[in-house]
Amino acid sequence: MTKTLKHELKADILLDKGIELLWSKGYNATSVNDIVKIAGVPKGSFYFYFESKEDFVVKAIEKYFDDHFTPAKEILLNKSVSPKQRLLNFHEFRYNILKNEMDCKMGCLACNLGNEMAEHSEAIRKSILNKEQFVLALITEVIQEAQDLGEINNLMAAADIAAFIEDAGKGSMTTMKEMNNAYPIDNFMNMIRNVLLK
Amino acid sequence: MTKTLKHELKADILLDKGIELLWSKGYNATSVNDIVKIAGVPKGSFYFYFESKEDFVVKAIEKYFDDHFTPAKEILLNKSVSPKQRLLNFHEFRYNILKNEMDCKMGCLACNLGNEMAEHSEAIRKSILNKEQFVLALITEVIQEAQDLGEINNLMAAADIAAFIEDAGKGSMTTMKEMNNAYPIDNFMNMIRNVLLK
DNA sequence: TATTAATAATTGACCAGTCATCTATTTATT
DNA sequence: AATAAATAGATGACTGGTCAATTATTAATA
Repeated sequence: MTKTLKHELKADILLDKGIELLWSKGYNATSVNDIVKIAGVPKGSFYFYFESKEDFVVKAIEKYFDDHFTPAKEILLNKSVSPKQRLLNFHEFRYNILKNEMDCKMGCLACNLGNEMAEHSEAIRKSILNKEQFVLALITEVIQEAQDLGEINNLMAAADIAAFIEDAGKGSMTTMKEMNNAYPIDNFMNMIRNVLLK
Repeated sequence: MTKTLKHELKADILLDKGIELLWSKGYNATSVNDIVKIAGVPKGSFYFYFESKEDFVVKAIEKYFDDHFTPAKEILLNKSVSPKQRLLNFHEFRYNILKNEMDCKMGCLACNLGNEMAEHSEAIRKSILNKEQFVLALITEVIQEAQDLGEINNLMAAADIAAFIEDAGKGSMTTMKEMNNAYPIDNFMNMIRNVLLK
């Protein structure tokens, strides 16, 4: 194993383990000590791999999107399915993960960190915004496609519908955490199915 | 000034100043030291007035709702206006505060703390949930009223519409903080005006 | 009513532990 | 031998929380 490979491997382990902690506990409740301990990496190494805790979190956000959005993206862009059905499958897929894999407790790493840190770290705010707007652009395109086909109505601009759906999903994740219960995302799915994507 | 009055006054100052800090910085980034310093109250007194930091935050959440929801509630329950118009005025009022008084940066204290702490403090989670469900019940009633009058459609249960609107509002606050920009709440207002409360 | 005893309120100094970060050193690679 | 990579351990500042000592208030007594 070459030096650089080993290097990137350790940085990746730190990121993977750090993402878990950040996701559940947020920025301020996750310490560098926690991260290196759970990753089995010497404490002193952390600042060899990353400039600072903030820098680490920016890279964690990027890895989070790359790892977690990719499978959902495949569903969204699967051209063998109609645009409207793709949108529904896409949301079904994402929100099933929240419900079943995560027991309604953790929400989305980016939303959590955005809520906690947007006002206090420009680097973190911008990295989240950047990734989210990339996602939003993809969804907007599919909504536009569905509108062009007459599958969903034309009353609102595709970009506004997409932004609203994403925001409503975010909020339902917050309430889901507060309730410890899937009602908010079930209600969300019903609303987009029966009202927004009509 | 009697002893008990002075007592409650100091506790109130701690709560008011603490709410400001918690609102902006969240639970873990707000220290007891920060709170007593800004309130001009001796450190030792904090634990005379409150059992713990967690207990303080629960009481801060209660005071936050009592102080901030009350004026909006008056608008919501003002029987001289039709139910649908009351709903629109109510949301207009709340989201103007976010935009104009708070520069799109702070969101809602309860949402912020819910996102950060729901998984880690049952006391905080329950106090937020309790207050939010009280608010939700009031909104639900007004939506029901509007449905009965035929002012808005009957396709969804009033409780589901109310929950969805509140969740969408929450999410738009998160994105507002991330974007540093009012677009998400403007888009939210348009959506409830043109789609949900039709 | 004046004095004392008992109780309650209030306080800053202090605790053990943790924080993010840095530096001096060791280990591995050319 | 020279250079770069990796790490152990230490740093000062800060954490939530405690507590013995002080002060203010009330109750009891003469």
